[in-house]
Amino acid sequence: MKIDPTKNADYSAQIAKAIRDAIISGQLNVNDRLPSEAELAEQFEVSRPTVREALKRLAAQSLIRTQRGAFGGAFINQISYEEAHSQQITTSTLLLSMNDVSFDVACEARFALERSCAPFAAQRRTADQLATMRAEIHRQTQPGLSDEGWCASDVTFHRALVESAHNVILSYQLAGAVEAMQPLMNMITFTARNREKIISLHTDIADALEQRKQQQIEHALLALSDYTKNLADNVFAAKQKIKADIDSQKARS
Amino acid sequence: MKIDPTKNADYSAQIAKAIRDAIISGQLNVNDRLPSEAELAEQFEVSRPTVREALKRLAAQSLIRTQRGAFGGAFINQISYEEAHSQQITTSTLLLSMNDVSFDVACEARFALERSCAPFAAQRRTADQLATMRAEIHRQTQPGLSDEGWCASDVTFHRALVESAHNVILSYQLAGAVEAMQPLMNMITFTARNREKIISLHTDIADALEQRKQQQIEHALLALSDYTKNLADNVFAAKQKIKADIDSQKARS
DNA sequence: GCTTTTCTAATGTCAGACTTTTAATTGTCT
DNA sequence: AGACAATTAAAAGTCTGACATTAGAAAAGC
Repeated sequence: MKIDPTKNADYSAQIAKAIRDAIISGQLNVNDRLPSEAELAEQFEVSRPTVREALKRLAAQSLIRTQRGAFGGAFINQISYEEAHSQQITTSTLLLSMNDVSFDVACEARFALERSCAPFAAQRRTADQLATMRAEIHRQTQPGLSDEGWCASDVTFHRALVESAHNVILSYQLAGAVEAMQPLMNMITFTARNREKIISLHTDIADALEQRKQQQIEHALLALSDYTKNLADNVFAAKQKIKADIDSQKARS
Repeated sequence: MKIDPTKNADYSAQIAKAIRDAIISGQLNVNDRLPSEAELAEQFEVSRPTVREALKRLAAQSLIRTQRGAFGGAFINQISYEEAHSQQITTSTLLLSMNDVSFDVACEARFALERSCAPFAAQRRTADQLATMRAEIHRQTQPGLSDEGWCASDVTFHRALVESAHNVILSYQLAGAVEAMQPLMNMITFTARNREKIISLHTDIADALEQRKQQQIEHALLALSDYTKNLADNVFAAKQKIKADIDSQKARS
């Protein structure tokens, strides 16, 4: 494990890269222990704080975990679905919020990805997952449900659909895509009328899943995508109008 | 921006979390400058090395970038598709390699996700993207092509297909899924016979795309998925057999 | 044999100094 | 006045050396 002296990056970045490469290439295996910070400092010919900065970089990516005390140290971490998932969400959410992606594009991508689980969901769905979806639909019909409650229920509903494909990789990817979209979705306020329509589409999905009709699942998801896009367009248009009204009012006074 | 004293994590982790939350919640905007390390140390009542460890954690996630010199400091980084993409690949690749995901499951997920771009690709593909795909197919027919060259060409081909959907979010997600699978795909050695079959399926895809036939694109991708799975099963079975032969030979001697 | 104490090797944290980089400012010359 | 060069200051990057805290291992005591 050697650092690349040609690059002019920080030592800590170079060291982190060297260790990261060693992990990815399989030279270091899960639960292997790295040398102590003092030993690493000696090996790389830098001071301990510099090594520590490198290790913190790796810890931020869940590549290592550290344990204090005698016989402690830094260990190669077996990254879990949960960790990978939460990292993916952080990254995707920021990507969306920082690059003013249009709602239409994001919405299209989200439902397109979700549709990819339809064939497997139709084949493999269990009664359990169907029950979860029905329960969420029922929750969504409650009149007192808050906006946050509505959104949370929506996520749970779609997660159950994704899970019913029984493919962990697909679940990981799709759950990330669905949840990363959530902050954008939260910008839409759902009126009672909107909710009614969405509930009806959710029911279509659940019915199709129950009867194991792949095409109908895809069709309902497409309809949901279109409806959501439309809803967003109206919300944004209304916001624009309010803004324009305020501006013209200012101009008059 | 305050740290949460209830948690018993490291100061550097707490401080990183506090700043990360401030970024995600929008309290800090792109290109905003954080206070200098010395000022942060004062604010959080810790030493400068501790602050630096926190900042390195954020830098590892591309949340901040740092600049040396007067008027330098740590700035909120506008995360680019490229950065987000490379992070996603690192995470997904490790997730796959560390959790012994079966090839079948990964392969199924990969092609299912790719199929989700089919309707948009059929509508929006440009002559340029089609030409790229044809060119890669041609490269794949060259007899002298190395295994690495073959895999690289395969990635380029599928990337062009994904790009032809003209949806940046979909591109980002799908390119990640395709590339994360690559290390697993590289475990399969492709014989001339295998390549011939795959080239024929690639041609099917290109033809379908040219004629803007969504269904046929999806069908060809499904066939490619099945064929790849089959191929992998045979490769693994052969490896098992070789292993068994060696074992029995050992037992005899 | 079991529990308690002590030991020790690690990470976590700190203080202070020095080095290097970089952009703004000031000064000088044409 | 404008272009170029020297100065300056602020900030990250690095190092040294120390101390605090933790937790497993080994030794001591019952």
